[in-house]
Amino acid sequence: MDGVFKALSDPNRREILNLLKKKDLSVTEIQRHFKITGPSLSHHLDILKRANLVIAERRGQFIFYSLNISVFEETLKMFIKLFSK
Amino acid sequence: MDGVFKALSDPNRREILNLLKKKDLSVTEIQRHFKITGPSLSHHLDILKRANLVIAERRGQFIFYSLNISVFEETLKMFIKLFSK
DNA sequence: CTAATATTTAGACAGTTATCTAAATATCTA
DNA sequence: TAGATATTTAGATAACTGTCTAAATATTAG
Repeated sequence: MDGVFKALSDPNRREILNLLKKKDLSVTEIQRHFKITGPSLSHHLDILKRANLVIAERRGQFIFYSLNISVFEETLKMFIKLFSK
Repeated sequence: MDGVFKALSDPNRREILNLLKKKDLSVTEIQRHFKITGPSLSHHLDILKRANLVIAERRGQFIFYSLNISVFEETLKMFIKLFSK
């Protein structure tokens, strides 16, 4: 679970998750919302992927990213547990 | 809110929060559970303090740390919002 | 097949973080 | 007050992170 908190500790990555709430997006589409380069974005997506917070899936020409809701639920439970006595 | 996720991204700090769930503890008492030096622990406590996740209060000879529940609630809300469409 | 577009990988670099030792500050006890 | 205990501050260092440019890989279109 370490990776999840690490992944959430960067504002760009939280914003990516926020964008993906509305709908799945390709890297290029995500990129429009940021001023960082492609490789930097790719790096952030990799961290989110490894934390299992997002899922990447190629659809023809593009790779679409989407939220991994099930991991969110687990993380939420973990988070609540972290504070409840 | 950036500081909260950063604070939570370290396993030692999460363990400190976990210890404080049971009861308030002095630095020396917290230290018993870790193999890091005093200054390192002090550094972690400072980060938790600045994220408002804990409160420090001197009681005579010792400084006791306790969970700041209200900030936990805010953070939990933020966390849920981060994922709910 | 070649060129164009989409995305990732490799390698470098500056800034941040976790850790340490040594020293400073604060409080208590004798 | 002097010495012991509790905690923090200062300064150093190695590892990690976010960013970049250049190059590699994958897919589509002509």
